[in-house]
Amino acid sequence: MTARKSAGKRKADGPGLRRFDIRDVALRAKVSIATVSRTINGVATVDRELAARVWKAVKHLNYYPDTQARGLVSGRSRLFGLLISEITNPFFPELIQGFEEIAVRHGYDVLISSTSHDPARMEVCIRRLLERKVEGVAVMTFGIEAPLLDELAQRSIPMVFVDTTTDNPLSSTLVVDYRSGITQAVKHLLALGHRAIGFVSGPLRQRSAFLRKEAFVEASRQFGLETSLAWMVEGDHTLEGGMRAAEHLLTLGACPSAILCSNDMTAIGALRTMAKHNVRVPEEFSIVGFDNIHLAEFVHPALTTIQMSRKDLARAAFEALQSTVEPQQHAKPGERQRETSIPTSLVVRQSTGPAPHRENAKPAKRPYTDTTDTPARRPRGVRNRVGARG
Amino acid sequence: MTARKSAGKRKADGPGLRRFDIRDVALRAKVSIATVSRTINGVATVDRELAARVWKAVKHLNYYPDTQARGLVSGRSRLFGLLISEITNPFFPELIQGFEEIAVRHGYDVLISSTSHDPARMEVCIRRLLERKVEGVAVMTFGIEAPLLDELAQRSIPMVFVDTTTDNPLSSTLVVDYRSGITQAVKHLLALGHRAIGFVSGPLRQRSAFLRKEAFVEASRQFGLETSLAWMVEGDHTLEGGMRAAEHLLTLGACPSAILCSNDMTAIGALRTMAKHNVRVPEEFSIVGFDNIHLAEFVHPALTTIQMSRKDLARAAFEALQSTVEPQQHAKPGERQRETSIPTSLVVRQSTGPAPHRENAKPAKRPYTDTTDTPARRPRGVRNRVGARG
DNA sequence: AAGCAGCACGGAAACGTTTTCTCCATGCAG
DNA sequence: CTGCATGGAGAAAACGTTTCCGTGCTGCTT
Repeated sequence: MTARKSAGKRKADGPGLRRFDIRDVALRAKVSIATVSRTINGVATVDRELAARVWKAVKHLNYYPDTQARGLVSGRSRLFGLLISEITNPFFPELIQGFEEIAVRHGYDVLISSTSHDPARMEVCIRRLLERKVEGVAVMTFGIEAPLLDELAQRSIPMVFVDTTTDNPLSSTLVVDYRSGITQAVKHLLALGHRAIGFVSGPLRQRSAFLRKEAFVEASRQFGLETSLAWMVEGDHTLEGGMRAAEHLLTLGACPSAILCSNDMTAIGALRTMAKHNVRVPEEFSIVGFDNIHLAEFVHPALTTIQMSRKDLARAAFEALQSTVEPQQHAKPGERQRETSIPTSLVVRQSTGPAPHRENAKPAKRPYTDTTDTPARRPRGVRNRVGARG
Repeated sequence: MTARKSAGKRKADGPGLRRFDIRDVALRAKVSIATVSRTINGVATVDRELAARVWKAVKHLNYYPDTQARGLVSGRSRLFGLLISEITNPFFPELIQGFEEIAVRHGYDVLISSTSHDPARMEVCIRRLLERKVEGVAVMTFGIEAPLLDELAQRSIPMVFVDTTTDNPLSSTLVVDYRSGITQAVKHLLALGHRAIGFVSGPLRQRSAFLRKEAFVEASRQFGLETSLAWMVEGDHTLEGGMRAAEHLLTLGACPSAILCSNDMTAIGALRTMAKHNVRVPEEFSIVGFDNIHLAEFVHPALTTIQMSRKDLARAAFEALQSTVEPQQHAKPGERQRETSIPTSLVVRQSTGPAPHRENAKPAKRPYTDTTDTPARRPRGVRNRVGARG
């Protein structure tokens, strides 16, 4: 048995407990450090009795391995990077939580990096991920993914994207099925009698925004809807953008009786504008959002929106990375799934209702008057009643 | 000069670029690896010309050091843990962002761990932090901090808490100055003519909730306010709790004309209840929140609330940890600040207005009637007008 | 009965750094 | 001119693990 090389040379213990290392365990269990390592890593060939001794020593010393040393020799950091735009964007927290939870359950830790849409910051983020030797990166950021990602690709680091395909054999794609949710929404509005439906898109250079718009156009065509180009407004996925877009729509001669928005913040902005001009939602105007962020439930009226499960997205992202990093765990290594489909579906709340009686009735952009006969607040739970006006 | 020990034994390069290590740099710069290390770490004694050669080689090879190897020998992980309750709690994202940003700027990475109020999960979280050898932990979780933290304390890991002091010399405390913000709020309501002010607290076993209540009681006493015990309701910092609390207050014979809530979600719940019973806010009833979460701005009417800057909190937390970990950077090592005060201040929006004319006028809990003369929605920008009723 | 295969364990190398220690050169003073 | 101090650079140890390899034992086969 090898005695501790330099027991006396240890760093001063300081006030706290000394942290035990693998040699302490080996010493106590009267085995070699190799056996301790094998036991801890669940190698099957270890003798049962020895393993028992090791575990006992581990428990007694409250030993846990040093991740840094582990990673250094094994080459595995058990770390995934999660690249997002901004934590404060209400879209992300759930995504982060889902990703972190499943990662931790599988023994990984997560390094979150928010790019803040800033290329310089993005470079820093990627550098950090590289230095920490992440084993994979989930790129959940919206912005255009600069050639910075090449750095990762060249280092053979697996990646997973949303809506963006690459020819990199190590990267996977999550394909969001925008069409099903958006088709449901259009159908829903159609059933409520709407014939003129507008769309407020996101910034169209963002691929996911573009795809949402495409899905809407397709659904409209499918149902033979009149889609005036004038009713397709490009927004920017912000509340203010939604306000502006709605404002613009109200100035039109022929205005749709309902709009679908590319994300919830846009829809909430539209809601705001309608309230400002005393256009009652949903009696006079229906609004549908996209994403089903938390906030959607809390605005007034509660937002009908299209749900894209962040939990699903997170799980799919993790699994894509894991299946790349640990191919042996999965059935046929060669046939790793490179694409995963993420479903979307409509969540009906209070911001959609029957179309006003007169077809294409144009909601008046009335001046505000502070009398008591301004529109009533819509009672909770009462839905789809025809507005008194029209 | 030492030749590469085993250039041939390198791992197969695979499809990607080989990652260069410190030896490659040394070889190229024709210096020893020690000099490379010193250069990179900014040791002043390195000859200028050699340093220049090293930097050139570093740039050319796109070299960056391996954090794991670095940490293994130096004992420093350059990693801070951030322990929070739940990412999805709207209070946290800004805090996380602030903490991460300042940490990255100082060369640290952040390991975020959400406990989800679950002791078992908390144990896992702490274990993770220990295994990764974090150099410090910011404990921003609300829940009772179990003796699990002893594990960290015993390992001499610096910590920083909010509102909770310990005798651990390595831990610091952020003392939130609830009193100033809450006093401002009470003053504000007083100026608006309110004489009967209620308080919906959080769960009182949480220290920060308790302190908020205490601050309110003290402010009330200071201004000679009548504080009926009946107007002090214990909530649970959730929207539903806020709804229940408000519901309860409305059943009272003598009901306050304004309430201060221990957090914004509670206030939003109260807002909800008021809307449900057609009690107009702020004409008939004023509501003040606490925290100034993002959402506060988006509800209707926009919430008057007490701001506690998450950015400040994050910065203070980081600086507390940093000054413990790197004492040499700061003037007098022995005099490290163990407590930092975090200011709070009132943000006036639309949910507070003048008290109803009749003193102690009790808002009627009217049945809902769907007529057009139900209360008008409050126009944006028009504030503090006396309600028509009373 | 002897030889061989298999296997479980221990010894030791290796991972990529930082850091200590040693050595040499240079400069200044005696 | 010599000796010593100073300082900068290289050699090597150390960090705590995993993993490779060798060895000795066990059990089976011929």
